[in-house]
Amino acid sequence: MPPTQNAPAIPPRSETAEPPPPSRRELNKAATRQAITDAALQLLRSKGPGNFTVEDIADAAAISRRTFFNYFSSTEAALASVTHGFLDNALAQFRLRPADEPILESARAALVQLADPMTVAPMAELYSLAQSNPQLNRSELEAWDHCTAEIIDAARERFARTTGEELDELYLRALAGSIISCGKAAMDVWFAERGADLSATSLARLRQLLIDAMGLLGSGFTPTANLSTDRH
Amino acid sequence: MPPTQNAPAIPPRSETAEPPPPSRRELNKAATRQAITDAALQLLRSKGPGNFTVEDIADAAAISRRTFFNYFSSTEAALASVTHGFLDNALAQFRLRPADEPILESARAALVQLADPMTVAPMAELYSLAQSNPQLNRSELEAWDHCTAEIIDAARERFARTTGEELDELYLRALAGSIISCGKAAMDVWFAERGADLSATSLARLRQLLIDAMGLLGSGFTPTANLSTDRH
DNA sequence: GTGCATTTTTACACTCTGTGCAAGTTTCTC
DNA sequence: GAGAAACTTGCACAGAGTGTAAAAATGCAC
Repeated sequence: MPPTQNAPAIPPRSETAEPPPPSRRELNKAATRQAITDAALQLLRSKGPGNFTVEDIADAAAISRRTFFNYFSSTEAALASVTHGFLDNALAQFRLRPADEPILESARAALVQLADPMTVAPMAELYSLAQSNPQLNRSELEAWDHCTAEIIDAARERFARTTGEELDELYLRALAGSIISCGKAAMDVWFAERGADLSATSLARLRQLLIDAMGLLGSGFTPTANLSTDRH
Repeated sequence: MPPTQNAPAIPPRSETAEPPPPSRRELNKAATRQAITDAALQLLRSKGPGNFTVEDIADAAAISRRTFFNYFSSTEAALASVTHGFLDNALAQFRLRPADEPILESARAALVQLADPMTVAPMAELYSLAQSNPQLNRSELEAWDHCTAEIIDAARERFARTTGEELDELYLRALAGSIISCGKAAMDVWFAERGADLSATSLARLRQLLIDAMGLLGSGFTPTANLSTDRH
């Protein structure tokens, strides 16, 4: 990545209320980071997992090998940034939910919100590729685990803010972990059913699976309730 | 590990109904494997995570570096074998439960069964050390994930055997994932409360946390039920 | 036991990962 | 524009992980 002048003109996002002037340094860094993940993803597609080196990525991104390691600690970390992006997005949605809403309902809403092609596409691709690669899969697991920790924090903070009391730690951690597990389960089933199909109907199915999974969790997995049994 | 003559006299286990004569080769391999994990654990204790190399382990286990890699693909893999042992044990307990029992109840019973010092001790030690080390932590996550997959298989197979029908995949995966997550949550809380205390009362607390976590799961995390609130 | 097939260990060579360091560039601030 | 701060790069080096072929250990038949 040659320095200056070629940073894509990213207009300042107006999501949060803070407009920190994106300096050229920040823009360059963001562009380099993006170039790295793009190159990594491209190589993953063309050569398959495990069949390319950090040097290959660096060359493709037009940076030095050393600079790669200034951004990511490994090939997997570079790829996992895609998943991290998705989950950070989910977290943000979660935090936007009304504070008096049950946690489970907030999670359901946040997840459903994300089942659109733009958001799901990169994540879906990586998810499917990770299935066949132990290294990648571990990074994915780590990303989900990190997200669990963040949900725990968010929920704890929200509860304390609204009630002034402290939520039982076991309840908190068990619930957050279960939510994430159910989200993963929904995605697993979706992939098993549809591969990486990103059509509207396929995404509708994913949405339904996410809702169903949260429903199962909310009803304590009562064996009788077989809910929406239409499989495909 | 020098060859022959020093393999500990492991009497043939009578767990399963197959008594395959443990040849010297098998005994040697088992002994070497054990020597490696022992050496690794020892070094982990004495030098701390990340402060020793594969060569150190190999030297301590009296084998060559290359032989180490014939047994494990990395330092973390060698250490994770402890966790794998624990979880394999849990799986075995799960499979021993009566086939008509609800899955959740089987899981609860299997987990509670394992809360004794002999079984928990190595696992507990590794668990606490993994908290502070990303590399180790990823291996731990992988071990739990592997266990989830095995629960899924076991439960699916059991259900098909007893009813002849197929269990809904989403139900299966969501439940298995949640069970594991709740188990982890219980262990997390236990560690946060008691460190690696392995006294009888501490283990009783762990047992109670496991039961509570499964209870939460079974009741759909109804926010009102605050169950056994005695914290310590 | 001897001889031979099979399995396991080992040394060696090699590629790739990941990091410290110091020198070179770019960007920021004044 | 000059100096400070941040970023990139090349270089060197320790360590991970793997293929290969030779040596050692074990199993098996006689």
